[in-house]
Amino acid sequence: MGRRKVEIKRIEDKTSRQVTFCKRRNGLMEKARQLSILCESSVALVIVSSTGKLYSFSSGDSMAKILSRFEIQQDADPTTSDLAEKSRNYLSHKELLELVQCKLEEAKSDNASIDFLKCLEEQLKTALSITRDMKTELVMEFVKTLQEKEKRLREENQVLTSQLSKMKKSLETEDRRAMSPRKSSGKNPQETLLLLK
Amino acid sequence: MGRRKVEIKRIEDKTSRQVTFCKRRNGLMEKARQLSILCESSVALVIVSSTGKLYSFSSGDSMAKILSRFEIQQDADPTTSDLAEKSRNYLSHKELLELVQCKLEEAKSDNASIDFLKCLEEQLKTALSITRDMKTELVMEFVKTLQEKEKRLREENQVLTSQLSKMKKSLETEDRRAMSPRKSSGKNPQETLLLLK
DNA sequence: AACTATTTATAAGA
DNA sequence: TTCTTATAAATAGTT
Repeated sequence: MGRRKVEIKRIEDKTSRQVTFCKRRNGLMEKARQLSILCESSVALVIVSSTGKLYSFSSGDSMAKILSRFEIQQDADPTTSDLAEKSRNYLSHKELLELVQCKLEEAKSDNASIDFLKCLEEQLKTALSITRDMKTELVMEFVKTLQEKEKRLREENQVLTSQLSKMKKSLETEDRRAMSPRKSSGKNPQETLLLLK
Repeated sequence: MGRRKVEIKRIEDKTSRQVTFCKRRNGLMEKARQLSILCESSVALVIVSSTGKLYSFSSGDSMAKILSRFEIQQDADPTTSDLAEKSRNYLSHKELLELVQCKLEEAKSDNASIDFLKCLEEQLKTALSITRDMKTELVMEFVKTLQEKEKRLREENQVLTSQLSKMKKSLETEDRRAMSPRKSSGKNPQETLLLLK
């Protein structure tokens, strides 16, 4: 729809491409808006020019808000590997989910981004719950078991040690009294205990 | 562009709205495709009808592929709380990230969905790395420590037990030989060991 | 789902 | 750039 028919292939002339981009981008945005209103449907549209500039339309405007929030996030230095700093610069899982949830509540009419984000949210939630359920909780259970084991072993050890020291004491007393020779393991109890410190 | 000019407001007649939706949706998709080709830009478009049906276009087609995968995911019964089943029906964190990464590699020219997904990916990665770093790895370290402790305690215990049994044996031998009275803890070693089983 | 009268979008030119 | 205008394309209402 212009002075002549154009083939749908990359426009080689840079200026012409730029002009066409501007015109068609506006046209596309307007069409998206019209569709969402006329047919009460939800439309989310993201366009990035070849120069990297980002344009978006969404029938609510939660998409734009989320995108703008993400852009702010991206400004944070991505090269840092410091955990504390990362925690400050990025949303936590919980915050991310809450943000999405909040946008969902905020713009019930914006079904396109909702549907899209809902998928992501569900994925996140499920992935998280699975990770939590299968990893953290299992590991935590394992830790609990290990801690109980440790406690039992410590108690057992304490009893054994006290038993040994009492025996040793009683033997020494007897030794001094009777001076009788006795069988030995080659290591006396004192040595054994020192090795285990 | 029709028999008469239409006002941009919700079409009240359901049939007419349905027909217009279909026509304009196709038009919008085609326009999006053309823009992405003519101006080598990236376009991602998601449309959801009022009946909830989802349509999408993306200039690579990573978006569509991801969405279609999400749709398959959504078919899974969301009410199930069975972990094993969830694991089968949903992508793991790792798979989710790998899918996004893969799509990013696959369609370098598709900047719209890339930019959008990159934000999400970064959020996910960071959230994950924080969770992993702060929770799993710390817990894993803790488990390692506990396991080492357990090993040491077991070894110590074994040595103590063997030491005790040898002592007891030697004492009994002596008892039979000398018949001399000795101090006692009130519980003999045999009893103590049984209590700890 | 096809047709077609019209409107709308836009390519090229000013 | 922005405006103009000829023409292509989209689509509203009809069949």
